[in-house]
Amino acid sequence: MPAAPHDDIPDIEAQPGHLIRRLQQFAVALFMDETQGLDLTPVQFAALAAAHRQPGMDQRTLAATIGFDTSTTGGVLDRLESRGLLQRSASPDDRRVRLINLTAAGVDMLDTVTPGMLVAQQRILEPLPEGQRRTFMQMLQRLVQAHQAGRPGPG
Amino acid sequence: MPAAPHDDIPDIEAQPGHLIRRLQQFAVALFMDETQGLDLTPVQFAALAAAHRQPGMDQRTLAATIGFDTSTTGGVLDRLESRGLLQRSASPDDRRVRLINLTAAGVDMLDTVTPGMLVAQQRILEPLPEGQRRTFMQMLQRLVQAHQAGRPGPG
DNA sequence: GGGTTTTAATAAGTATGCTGACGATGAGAC
DNA sequence: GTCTCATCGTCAGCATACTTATTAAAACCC
Repeated sequence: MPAAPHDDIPDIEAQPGHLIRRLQQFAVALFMDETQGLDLTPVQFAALAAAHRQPGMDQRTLAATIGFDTSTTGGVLDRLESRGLLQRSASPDDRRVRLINLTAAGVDMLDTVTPGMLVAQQRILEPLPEGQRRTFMQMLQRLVQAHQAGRPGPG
Repeated sequence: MPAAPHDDIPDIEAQPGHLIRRLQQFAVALFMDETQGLDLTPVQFAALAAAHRQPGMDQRTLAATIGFDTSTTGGVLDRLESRGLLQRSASPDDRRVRLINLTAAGVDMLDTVTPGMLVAQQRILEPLPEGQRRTFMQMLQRLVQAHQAGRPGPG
């Protein structure tokens, strides 16, 4: 196979997938920067916030809420539970199901982290002129909603 | 049910970080869908494409090009090298440095994967009205460039 | 009411992504 | 020439993320 390198290989930097990946990396870094010392990842925050908003969810529902598969979610909940931020209790109705509830420490953590989280969210969009930020958010929401509708779950 | 949470905790779904993460997940899924059977991840494609565009790069430069730390990049290159898609050779000038070059099989792989990759990129933006896609891309590029300028590396 | 099918959660395996530590090497100071 | 410091790559460790397989339990089917 000679495979002459025809230069029809497009520039990575111009591809939406690559830019989205890079932006996600910066978003995580900004979150970690603004919540330094609290030892909570964006994913862990999402899990806590979801559990707070809707107490008593089973793991599958929680996974769907934050957009992960059940396997990843199980690991995230393991770590949060081992730190005493939430509890898993067996459902009285279905012994397969484990219900998620925040502990008082979990609620405290959420309250403590939230201000930094919000600052990080601002910083993510900060490079855009103020008038464009809302537009960008609307586009993001539209894209996520459409892709989510097209596919039942992330798995 | 009751489930009345104190609503000082903002909705995750409205935060840019969460939406970016979700969109990235869909972008990966679309890439894998369109390149099914070729066993190449988006990151591996990025590494191949970068190595193709600029032959003889050292690992650190390549890592910076695709936006990863050297540790992650080393693992990616391990897998690509073990599949015979690229070569690592010692630099004659500096024995610490290992230079990256694609093999013929690597170039072939790049050519084979590229059409599906491009379709995936289209599908990522497809939910947006056609007139908005260019705007979204410009915003993405602006955000990534600004964040990159603000921080030396991804780490 | 026994057999099949679904479903919830976990386990195993692979691949990102990061930090921090480390060994080998190169470069500059003197 | 040697000492110090910086740099390249790797390793170890942690935390996402995915798929597939497995186990237990519920739901269904007749």
